[in-house]
Amino acid sequence: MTTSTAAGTSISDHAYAELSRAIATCALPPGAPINERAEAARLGMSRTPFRQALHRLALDGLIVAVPKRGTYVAPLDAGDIRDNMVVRAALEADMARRLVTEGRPVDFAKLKRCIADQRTAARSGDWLTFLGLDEAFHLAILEAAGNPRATESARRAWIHVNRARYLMPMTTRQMLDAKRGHREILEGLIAADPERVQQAIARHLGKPLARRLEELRGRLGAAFELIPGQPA
Amino acid sequence: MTTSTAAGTSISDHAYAELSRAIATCALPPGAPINERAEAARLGMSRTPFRQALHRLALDGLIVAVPKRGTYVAPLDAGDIRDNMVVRAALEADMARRLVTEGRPVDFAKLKRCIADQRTAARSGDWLTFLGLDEAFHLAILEAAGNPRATESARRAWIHVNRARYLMPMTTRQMLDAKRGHREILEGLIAADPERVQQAIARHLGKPLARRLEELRGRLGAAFELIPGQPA
DNA sequence: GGGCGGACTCTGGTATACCAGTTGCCTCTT
DNA sequence: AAGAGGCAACTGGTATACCAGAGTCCGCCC
Repeated sequence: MTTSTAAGTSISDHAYAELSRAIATCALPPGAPINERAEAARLGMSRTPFRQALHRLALDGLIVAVPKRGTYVAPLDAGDIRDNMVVRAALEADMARRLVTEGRPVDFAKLKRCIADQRTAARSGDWLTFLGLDEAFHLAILEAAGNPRATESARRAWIHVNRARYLMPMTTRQMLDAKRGHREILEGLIAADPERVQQAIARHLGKPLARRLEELRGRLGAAFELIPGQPA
Repeated sequence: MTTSTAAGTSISDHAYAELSRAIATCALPPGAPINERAEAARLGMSRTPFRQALHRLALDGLIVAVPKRGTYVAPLDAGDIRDNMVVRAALEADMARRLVTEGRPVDFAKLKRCIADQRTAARSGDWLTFLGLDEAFHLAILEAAGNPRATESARRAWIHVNRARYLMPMTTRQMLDAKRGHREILEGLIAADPERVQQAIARHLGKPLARRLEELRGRLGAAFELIPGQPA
């Protein structure tokens, strides 16, 4: 989740990074209220730069600001999550395909190591670590493609999906399934077979998560509800 | 270019819409300075909401704010434009494919009418009108796919490409070529052939523009330069 | 005792004041 | 007359003050 912000690190970027991470990992769960004045003071800044960060988060769809009422972490929306999954899958599949057709260099060792670590995390049931390694694996592929715009768009889309994942512990079996998906992608990259890579990513990012989303919806209905008092 | 902003129309949205359109159509050409105080006053608002709009434009990569120096319309960057073209093509191709595989309804008559209008514009050499009709055609396909997130991501990416196009008059031949590309896409949609649609879009959005980009770079080198005084 | 009304408090949105660099022009010097 | 130094007027970034509407809670009235 390390945002690759441009060089210019203004003071509001700090707030954005902090809040973005907290929301993505559900440290700030969906629906949680955010008090502008209090949070800005806690971060040692004025409302102005803090509000810039909030504005950016609102554009990302991660928070909802209701005038005269309050600002809240955006509730989960199954349809929106699905849409974002589609965006992410389309971008990453295309990037990976180009990665191969354009013959860009890939750090295979790094990817292999990442998968090995995932195996360890899966066996020990450490799903939080696994999620981090999963992100790292996909991010490595995106960055290898050398298209910062695509990476940024994919990241933006993926935050919404991730939020749901952090609310939904993975079983060892699910982790091992995901790891296998990664291995298939890696093998496609090593074989330098564009179609195979594209298919592998589409498979990996497509159905499994869609199924688990329905499961989550059943288990965590509350997180899908809107801000109290807001119309449907 | 009608941004599908959410219901909440705050005062800063007006500034964003106005500036976004001006920059996209190069009414504000690359490198043009933007005076916060003066522009905010002209639009009848304070600096605060105007700066919100500027911040958003900066995130879109359409402007560059240099502390203590000034704010400028972002210069063109051939590499960035290419990256954005790739993003747009990947998203639109995938959306169009899903449009077919998911059997979503498409307003064929509207698309046909759009192409007919493009033919008229092309014959009369009215390339500005043609560009508008071109946008409308692609937007109609994206919106038919029913994935607002993808539409928004594609729009964001496309703005950068469009900016270059508005600096580069199209010849009648180029317009007719583009129109033919649209017809091929439409025929793929009517035939409900996902692969054909995907290929048609990839062809249409891929090479022709890349070639013209090199041409533009030669003709309008100045627009590719950075803000005066900024390091390379 | 239950229902209703008004005032108080809190919110996000907006306007304004302040700050510290940067730039360019103007003056003074050689 | 040419160059260097400094001052003044801008800039974007930040902090603060103000606004109007929504919620809430306490007290009054029926």
